[in-house]
Amino acid sequence: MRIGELATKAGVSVRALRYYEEQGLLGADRSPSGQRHYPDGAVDRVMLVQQLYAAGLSSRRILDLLPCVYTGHATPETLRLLAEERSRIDAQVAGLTATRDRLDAVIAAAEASVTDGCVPPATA
Amino acid sequence: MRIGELATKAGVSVRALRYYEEQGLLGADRSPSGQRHYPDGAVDRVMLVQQLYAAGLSSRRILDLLPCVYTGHATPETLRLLAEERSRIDAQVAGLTATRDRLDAVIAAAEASVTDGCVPPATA
DNA sequence: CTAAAACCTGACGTTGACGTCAGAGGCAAG
DNA sequence: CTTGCCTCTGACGTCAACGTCAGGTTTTAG
Repeated sequence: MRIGELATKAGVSVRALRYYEEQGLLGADRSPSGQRHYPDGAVDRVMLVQQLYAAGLSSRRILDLLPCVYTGHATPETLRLLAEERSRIDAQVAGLTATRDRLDAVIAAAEASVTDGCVPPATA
Repeated sequence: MRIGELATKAGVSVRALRYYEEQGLLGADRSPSGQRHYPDGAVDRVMLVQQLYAAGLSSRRILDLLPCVYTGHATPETLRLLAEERSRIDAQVAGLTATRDRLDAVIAAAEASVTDGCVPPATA
């Protein structure tokens, strides 16, 4: 498949795919005229990359970790990086959960004040 | 207290505090010579701002939501923004949790392969 | 055959939350 | 008084993951 189709299927932009290649995250075969051609598995790979970006990993870190995600093998150093990212994500989840709970409390208080008539109705 | 002390107590940089003021997130009294002076409550306020930044809110959004976090009151529009951020954070937590689980699986596989002797010991 | 759509490389633009530097005051201690 | 630390404003620098534009080639639909 060519780059446009991959972009659509993976839900990213064409520019993003070229950027991933530039970062070494996504290889591509080239047709004689130079157009990129991807196997079907590229869709999953791109979505995995997206997932890792969303989790706050940098291109460089993803580059380090992608191989072992596929092979299941890792050097001790890579294993350390894996554990580091895992615990970072864990901490982030804890922080986000606390923030969410705080927003919940604010929402509850605000809704109560609306119910109490503290805010004039929009129809006024 | 002056800006340096607040920065230390809140765990942020002096530059960040000036930036918050620039964004309207943090007021300050001024001494006759122009130096900023903060009340004790500013520490909590700064930490709250930090927490919201960490949850992915922009300066603008924090500016919109900070008043109602303190007053417990909100217009219907602000309430909508609150709910929007809450659900966004919820989705982010879900995504992060999935990613963490994936990393756990990778770590388990990698540790198993190390245990199996697939990776030469560092002492080699 | 031709026009549209998709693709190519290269390179500058964007955004947000600050970092950092320059140059000029202000403030308690000795 | 002056030494040294803190603070001020103003302004440019940073970094990462792309967005966007320019100018040209390739593929596809009719």
